[in-house]
Amino acid sequence: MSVHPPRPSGPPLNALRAFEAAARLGGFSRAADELCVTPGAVAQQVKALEDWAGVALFDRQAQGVVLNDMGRQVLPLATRAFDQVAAMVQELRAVASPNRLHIAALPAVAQLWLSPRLPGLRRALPDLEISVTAMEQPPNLERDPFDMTLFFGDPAEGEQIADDVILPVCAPALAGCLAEVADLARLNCLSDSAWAGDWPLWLQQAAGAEAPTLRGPVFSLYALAVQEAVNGAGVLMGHRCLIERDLREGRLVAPFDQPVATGKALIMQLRQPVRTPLARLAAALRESRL
Amino acid sequence: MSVHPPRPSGPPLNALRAFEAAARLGGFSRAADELCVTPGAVAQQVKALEDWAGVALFDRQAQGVVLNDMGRQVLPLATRAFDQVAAMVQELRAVASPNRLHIAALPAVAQLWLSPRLPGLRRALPDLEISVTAMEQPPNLERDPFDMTLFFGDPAEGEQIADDVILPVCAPALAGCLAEVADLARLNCLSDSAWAGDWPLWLQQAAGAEAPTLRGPVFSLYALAVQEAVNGAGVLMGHRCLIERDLREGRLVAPFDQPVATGKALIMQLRQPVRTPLARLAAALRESRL
DNA sequence: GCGAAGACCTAGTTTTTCTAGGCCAAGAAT
DNA sequence: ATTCTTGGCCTAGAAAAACTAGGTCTTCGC
Repeated sequence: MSVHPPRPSGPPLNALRAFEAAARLGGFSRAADELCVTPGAVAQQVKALEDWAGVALFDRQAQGVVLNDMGRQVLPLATRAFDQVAAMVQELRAVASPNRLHIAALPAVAQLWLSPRLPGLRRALPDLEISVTAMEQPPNLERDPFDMTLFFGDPAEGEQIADDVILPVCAPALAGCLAEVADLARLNCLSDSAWAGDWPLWLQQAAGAEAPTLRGPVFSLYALAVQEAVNGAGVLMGHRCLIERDLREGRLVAPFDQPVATGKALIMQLRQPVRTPLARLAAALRESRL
Repeated sequence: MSVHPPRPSGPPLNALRAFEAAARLGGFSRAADELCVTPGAVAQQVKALEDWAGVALFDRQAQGVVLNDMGRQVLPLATRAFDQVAAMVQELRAVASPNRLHIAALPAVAQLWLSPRLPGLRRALPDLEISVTAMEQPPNLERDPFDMTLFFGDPAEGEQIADDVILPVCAPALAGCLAEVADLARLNCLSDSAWAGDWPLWLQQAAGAEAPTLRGPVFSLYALAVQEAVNGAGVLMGHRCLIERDLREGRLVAPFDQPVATGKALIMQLRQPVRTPLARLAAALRESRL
């Protein structure tokens, strides 16, 4: 009598994934966003799971859903489970094409720091196939298909590539108009929407309380702001590691010699385990100079 | 620019599951068995995964498939991942219906040890809904939907409920024919196909080298063999903890007073974490007497 | 009171998954 | 040596699952 009784099979995996995403992100719409489906699809999957379990996992409220007790108890395990699944997928990716490396970087870093180094990199590592994706938020290396991240953050979070120092810069033609900090009030002060705090921080550190009120265009892309500064459109709060070349080659100058450290740094993180191709890329980037 | 680039989505989860099962069990057919689908379905899922990764994970050979290097590298992560997924599902089950408990037991244990105790158990724990499934092999509590297992095994594997002691037993009417061990050769010696080693072990321990050759019917269900012994069909190698009541109530007697320990024991394992309902069931079983 | 968010429902469509049945290769058995 | 058995592959069609679309409802914030 070795009749293996047909095991009562578990719930559909996709329903579990939908639940996990919805619970972690706190809403069906956000989950739908992450999973690239419509919110209705997520609602259905979650409902299917709740039907399977015979119990509700979310409290439905008018302005969204919130996890109930049951849901709160399973969420940690669910997240661990899908972390593991994602780790397996990444491992599979890495094993299947070990020479294909994917870097995630802040748009500004991708365009201003990484992009100039890429040609040399590809020359030094011709056998590696390097892709770059720009994004605002650092991805989770355990989950997302990236091998390396380059973002600004706390120096403790990873390997520090450069410290983050800011200082006003502008086209050489404009430098003459800037004798002292107060002159800034008479010029356009370019800024990046993601780094809105840069000007106030610098003014506070460099000029003390006597900070002039500033005005000027706001860009959503730092590289664009840099280009505008080169074009003479105004004074930009420059992040030194991103405009090294423009400074060295004279397209930009720093009218005030008062750099201010932001306390952050350009951080590199590597996907674990680090295999040879990734280690080579990381080494090449560490040593890269412009 | 907060355009989250549509993440390159991973492979279908079901394909990963098919791969994991096939790799762990070493064959598409066995995986199909476990997943309750046809082997063709598993083959397709695995192929889909290999296509996604762009690389083969199995070597196809005429007498089956074997993992190749790539597959071997991802299998550990895959197994961990699906262990976690299963753990989450079990947690969900347990949280959703905490009073529904499912015991997995060896068929002999289910029928001869557990079954007589169940009425008392249900009386003592009326709020618990106790199910029992008989199976030959202990299930993996991390993966399969059981809360408790009752199997014979090494005492170190779990909590020992009873030690496993064997001794020949028969109907009282037959006992007169058995004055010494050698008399066994003249009677039917009932045995269970899953415990073929019992007679040889006992003979060796109890009778030394002078073990007579035995003959008799073989049963695939131990409870059936016990019933036949009660009916006077022959001498059965009895596991004491399974036939306590028959001995006490005189339906069976032990003609030789030479019990032999098999070195195994009746072992109880509990699914972690142990919640109140399961703890109550375990306590009730520990204290249960016939 | 009105618009925006967020979720639900249902019907219908699209995609995925599964089965069935035939085929093939290589060991094992006769 | 021939036949049988095992285990996998393939394809077409069927079945099941998942998704979308569009309409509705409720509550919050203005």
